[in-house]
Amino acid sequence: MAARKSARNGGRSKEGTAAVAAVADGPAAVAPRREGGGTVTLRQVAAKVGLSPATVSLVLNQAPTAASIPAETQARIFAAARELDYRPNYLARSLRSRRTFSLGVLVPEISEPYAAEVMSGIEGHLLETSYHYLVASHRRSNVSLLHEYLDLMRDRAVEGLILVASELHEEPSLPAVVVSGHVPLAGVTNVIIDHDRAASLTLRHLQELGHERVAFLKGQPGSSDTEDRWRAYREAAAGMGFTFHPELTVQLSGEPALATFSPADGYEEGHAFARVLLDRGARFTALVAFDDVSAIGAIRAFLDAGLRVPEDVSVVGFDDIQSAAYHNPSLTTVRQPLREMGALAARLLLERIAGGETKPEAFVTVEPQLVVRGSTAPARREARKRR
Amino acid sequence: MAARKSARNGGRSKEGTAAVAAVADGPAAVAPRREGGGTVTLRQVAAKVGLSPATVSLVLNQAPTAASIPAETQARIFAAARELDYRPNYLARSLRSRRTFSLGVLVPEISEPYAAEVMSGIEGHLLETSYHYLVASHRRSNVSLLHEYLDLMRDRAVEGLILVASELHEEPSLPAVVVSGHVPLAGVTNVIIDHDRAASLTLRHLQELGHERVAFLKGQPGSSDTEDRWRAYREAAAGMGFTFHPELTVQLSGEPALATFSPADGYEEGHAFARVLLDRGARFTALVAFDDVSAIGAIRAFLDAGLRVPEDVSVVGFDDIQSAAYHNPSLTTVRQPLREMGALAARLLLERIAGGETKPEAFVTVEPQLVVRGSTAPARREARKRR
DNA sequence: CTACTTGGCTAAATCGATTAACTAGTGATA
DNA sequence: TATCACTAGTTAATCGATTTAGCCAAGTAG
Repeated sequence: MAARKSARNGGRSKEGTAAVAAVADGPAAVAPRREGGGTVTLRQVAAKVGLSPATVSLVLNQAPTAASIPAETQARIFAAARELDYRPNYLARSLRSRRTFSLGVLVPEISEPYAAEVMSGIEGHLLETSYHYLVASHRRSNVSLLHEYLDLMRDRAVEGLILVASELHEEPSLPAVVVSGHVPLAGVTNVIIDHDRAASLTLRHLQELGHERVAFLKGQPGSSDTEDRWRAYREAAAGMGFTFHPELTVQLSGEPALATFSPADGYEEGHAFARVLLDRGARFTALVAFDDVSAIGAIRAFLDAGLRVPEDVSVVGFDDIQSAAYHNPSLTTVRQPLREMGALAARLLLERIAGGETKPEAFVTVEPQLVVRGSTAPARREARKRR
Repeated sequence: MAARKSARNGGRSKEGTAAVAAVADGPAAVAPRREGGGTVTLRQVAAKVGLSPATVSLVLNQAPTAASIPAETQARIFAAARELDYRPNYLARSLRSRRTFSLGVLVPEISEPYAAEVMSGIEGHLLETSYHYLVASHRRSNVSLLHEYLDLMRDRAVEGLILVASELHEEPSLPAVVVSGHVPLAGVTNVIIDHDRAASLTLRHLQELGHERVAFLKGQPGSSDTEDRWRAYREAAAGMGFTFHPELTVQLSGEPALATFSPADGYEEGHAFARVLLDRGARFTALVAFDDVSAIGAIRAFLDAGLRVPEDVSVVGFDDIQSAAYHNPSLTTVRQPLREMGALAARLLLERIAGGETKPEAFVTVEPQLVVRGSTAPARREARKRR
């Protein structure tokens, strides 16, 4: 019951659904399952109490005007609404009041662990509000498809947008928050982690383990984190005396393998690009992958090639997805608090929607954390590559 | 462009959005970004062409009545709509026509790979229709929360429901499809895999490898597949001469560990319950887990206990989630075509919504497939447990 | 005694579409 | 010539709420 209450009006009780939520509450026994055909309308509730629909609406919504209505009448109204199991028509209500209590969430692909965890965070926050959300995956196709979806969401009258790991290049027509976005746009808040800190944590760890030749897997061009993370690693590497060998870097889906457009790509890509590295005959003792998924794919490639992880090659991921700790070897990775970032994005967006004209922060930064597990170990003196 | 077209009217072009979609098409250059304040309404389009809103609506929707309107007039209307970048108000339209083109999807937890893949399949199918969907995770809390969400979805005027791995015990007020559901209810279609076949494939594989003492991890009580899968394994085991030792079976979240209510539970639970097995001192050479996630958690427990997988213990999962192939050892598992099941569920549901009164199948079955990978191997003669 | 407030409520416009029923004109048919 | 069918639309009701403006009665200040 407690959960039910908070799910309906938590935090925004001023917003008008409060009273109606209260009506809908109560033991199911009292509220008869709507049986014969039609749904119950406001008009019917009004008829039952012998008042006008206007009055009933004002009371159920606890409108300021309703203050002058005696408590006894209000009670009668609430009682009638409950008895009939009145549930306001969402469409009619939204049409008139221009509030839909829904958000649009755009992700690259809903089945990727990264997106799924962020969405879980978003959901966790929305649970305490009366908001719902629509989802769409743009599948990293092209920019116009993303805009297409933005339009579709707007058509559905969402009040705000959360983009996950998706680059926005044009100011959207609605309040928006971008998780892992890096483009400053008016009206857009970006929730990002401190990539410089992430890079220095990672590289210091590898340096302490004695690694000198470190390979890098750069992210997909479509991913909004790709460039900033890349810049951060390059700068940190330079600052710490690592040489950034071109032959030791590979970009995910540069041009090839773009044909394989299955959503399962992440692991496969990591695998394929680790193979590229191996085929080049590049010498390295550690790999810094773009994310956990590609790290896991790369590890498979190394193992298949007869290399041991971490004895022959250390691997560092990024994200700390749920399975990272359970992989074997367990993955050393930079933890992004994905769930928290999702919740934060949702909170910021709702604040903006509620708050009106306050100019939003362009960037909100959260801290990364290096989680050292089993995929990193001291560098071998001489990185001998078998096969 | 092609994607856009199909995303709008694919397959259901009779449904009324077709013409409007066509209007919304066309180069962005032609359609000026809606600048000053208000949105464009039907009335404004009508004013521009000097006709009544009714006519414009009829034409844009390609209503049968519009057949009598000359092509030239229709062209003028379309042109005006495009020029103004007219986009019909979703709420008004839905309120009147009682069609919302949205579905509700209920999952246990959106971040679980199982749910995420099914949703990806649902999405893939909906992409070719004009439907969108709302999601909610009931987090396996209690039955009433699930009903609460069903009501919430109905309030939002979804036209149908897809429940994923969630048990429905009461006939819902809307058309519904349950993925992995096992309760036959009027108006509900269940999409399931053939668990008997899954069980016999699994056990035959283990038998061929010489395993005799096989442990089983039963699923969570909240999961809709739990009982049927369990029954199938028991029956298959009996039929094949396996003895089903009570001490070799553990149920996920029986009573303990229910306190740990984090969504990350899956792996942890598998881990915890493999520990239970080990602590019992039970002798076994193979473990059949409820799903891949618990299998992976269990493998971690075995490795931590100094057992080797598959040399000392073979492990079989269920589902074949994306990461299963990339785990180390790669996971032998029963593949459920999750994406296809999601797409199938979406298709069946839309057919029912479109088809009206055709009584739906109670069950639609898809075939499992045993995917043999690295986590199973011949049984050791004497399963010696270290530690 | 008038004017003004306050309490308790209602009428009616409105949100932006859809759609059944109807009109008015024209040509063909019986 | 009356009837019918067709063309090319229009009118107006409706979906189910929200919300502004205002009505009437009772009380109160001046």
